[in-house]
Amino acid sequence: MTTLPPDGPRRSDDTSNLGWALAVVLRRWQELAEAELSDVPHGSRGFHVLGACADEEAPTQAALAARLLIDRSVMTYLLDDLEEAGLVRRRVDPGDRRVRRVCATERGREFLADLRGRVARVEERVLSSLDAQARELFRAAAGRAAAAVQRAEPELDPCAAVRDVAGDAPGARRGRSTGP
Amino acid sequence: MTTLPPDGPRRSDDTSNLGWALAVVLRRWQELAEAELSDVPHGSRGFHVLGACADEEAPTQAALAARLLIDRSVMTYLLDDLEEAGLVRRRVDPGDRRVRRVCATERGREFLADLRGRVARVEERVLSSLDAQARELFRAAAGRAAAAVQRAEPELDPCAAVRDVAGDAPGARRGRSTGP
DNA sequence: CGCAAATCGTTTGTACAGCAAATGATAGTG
DNA sequence: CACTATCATTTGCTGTACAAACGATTTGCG
Repeated sequence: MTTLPPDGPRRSDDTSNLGWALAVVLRRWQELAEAELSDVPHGSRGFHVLGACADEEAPTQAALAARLLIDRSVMTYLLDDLEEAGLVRRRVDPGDRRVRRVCATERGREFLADLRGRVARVEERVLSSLDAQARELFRAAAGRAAAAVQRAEPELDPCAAVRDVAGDAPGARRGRSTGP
Repeated sequence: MTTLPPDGPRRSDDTSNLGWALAVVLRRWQELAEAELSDVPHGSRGFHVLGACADEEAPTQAALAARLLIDRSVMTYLLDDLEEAGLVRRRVDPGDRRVRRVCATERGREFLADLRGRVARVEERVLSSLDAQARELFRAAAGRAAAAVQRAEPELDPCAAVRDVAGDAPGARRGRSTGP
């Protein structure tokens, strides 16, 4: 009766479904990661922030926000909770007292080492369908693309001629402003 | 001007930053896609839904939600707006009058073809830092991983055994051993 | 047959994240 | 010293996720 067509991603050869694939994989990653990181103040976000604090040398909150693509206002209360949990510490930079530099506490570093083990297991599971070689290629490609995106983020590129269509849209989307 | 530290993903060899890389790339994709799809009712989500309606044979709303990992309640008003824009149409299935089957209208299909061109350009830009070979590898890996995730998802609705899992991939096993 | 359970879609309510704008503190500049 | 810029915080609004309740309908069991 209801013979459903073969289910899978029939458009895997199409060039316009990268966003879908990324969204699916990322959602799966988050789903598993949130379950595994339930004891971290803000789950996977808190994990990323903590990791950035431990790797970088006492980054400012703005640097953290730019690196993790998190809004500044979100970063504020995100750090509030991490600090309350004793994982990071905010200190006013004596050289520029406007900025707060965030560093991981000793306890935060120990905790982070544990968390990274859990997350590594999660990622193995997310990529379990890829053989070892494809897995590494995927990791490397994602890392390279992400690094390039971060480099391209600060100044939005010159090819912005297509942006900002006139408001004839039925979707009533808020137009993205071209900058600050 | 503050001298940025050697910025990139300094932990690219670490195994626990896949989530960060995926999040960054996906966010970039969405940022550009939303700008390009401002005339689609719900931006990139509307685009994905429309694409799924056009590819599949009149899927039910539940099937759409499962495929795109969108909540059912969200799918409702998402389809409301797509239908209001004349891109899709909901019809009660005469065989089971509980379900609504969604199909793309002719106008929806024409529109979709245009949108896919725009999205393809966006993706070229997102992956502009990768050479052609790495780009295709990344696409293929993401597609494979996403397909596997969808196959592993049915934990959400275990009763939906109606799907014929015609396994074209080796990892087509269900039944996840390690529970949450 | 008739009633209870299950399913699908919708509605409602809550919580959280993103975004923009305003505010306060501080630094740099003319 | 006055003026502007930057950083962090706060506030308000919007969109999404998630859970629960609901009506309509199908299915299953006595």
